[in-house]
Amino acid sequence: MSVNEGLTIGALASRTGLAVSAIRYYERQGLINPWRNAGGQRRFARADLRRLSFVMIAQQFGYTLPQIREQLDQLPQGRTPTKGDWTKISGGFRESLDARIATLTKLRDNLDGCIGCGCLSLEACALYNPLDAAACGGQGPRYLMGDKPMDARR
Amino acid sequence: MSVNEGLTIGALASRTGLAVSAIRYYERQGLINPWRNAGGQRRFARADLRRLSFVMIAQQFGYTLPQIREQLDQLPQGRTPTKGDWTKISGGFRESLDARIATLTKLRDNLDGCIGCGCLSLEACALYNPLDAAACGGQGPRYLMGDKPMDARR
DNA sequence: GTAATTGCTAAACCTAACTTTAGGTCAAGA
DNA sequence: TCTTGACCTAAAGTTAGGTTTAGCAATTAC
Repeated sequence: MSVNEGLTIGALASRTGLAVSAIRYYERQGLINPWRNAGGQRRFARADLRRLSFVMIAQQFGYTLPQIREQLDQLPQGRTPTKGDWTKISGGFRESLDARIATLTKLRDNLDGCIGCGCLSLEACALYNPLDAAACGGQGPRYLMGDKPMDARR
Repeated sequence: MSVNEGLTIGALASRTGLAVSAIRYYERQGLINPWRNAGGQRRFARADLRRLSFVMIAQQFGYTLPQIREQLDQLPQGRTPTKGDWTKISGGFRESLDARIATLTKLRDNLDGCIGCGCLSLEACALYNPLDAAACGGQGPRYLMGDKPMDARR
């Protein structure tokens, strides 16, 4: 197997840990673009290992396959992406990480208050809209969820 | 409509923002247990508002419905849960939040290194196993992903 | 009392992200 | 050469978390 014939789908699968069927699926979704050998079998560039790695990481970050495809489409066409190319599109990861960390931190700090307070059922509560990250426990209707004074139980 | 007849499914839906069909689905999944009136219609306790709120929040935290059910099953049976009961099971949220924040912070701090380094394709990399949060860029195979020296391209 | 609204069930449908199956082809080693 | 394992396609199946549809019953408003 000469060095320049490309990787088989099985080789790619065992190196990435992905299932062969998943790689074929990713091709159908336009995430990866192998060529075919004379017999019609897929052959992959070594750079596709990094491409698939990116897909796996992005999925863990909560991106959908179409969103990941958009990111990958920003890589240079025709030449193998350099580390610089990859670092550039990883910038989006950093930003979403920063945002998610900030959101989760706010949620944690508000959690005990929110879980017990009347606003738990409101769409304005931070726990419902983590991306808005509004503060919990302010004004607004707080007499829902069984705490209404007219409900004399308990 | 007397105060002690319970809420209709429509009332519950409009107060929680959930679809009626979703509430019925949650009942089938055992997340909520309404009784039936004489005509066979569902009637819900006021405490179910909080129960559904908990479900919605837990979903945003990434819990599956069976996992949420497990949590809810820890609430006292037969009596309306108090704020203390709710606070107790919200402790699990706090812990997962703490863990997730720590993980994401580590990922962020390692991101630039990981995205470019050879370990990007390895299962040992922190980016693949956020729950393990192993550090990236240490020893281990780092010649995958097209960076193998024998591959003279670029 | 009657019409409009709300509720009921069962079953089918939906999306994302894959996997499995069926039936056949290609490639590599002895 | 021959055999075995890897590969091919198309189509159907899978899981989670619901929604939609159809046909009918109960409740509420006037």
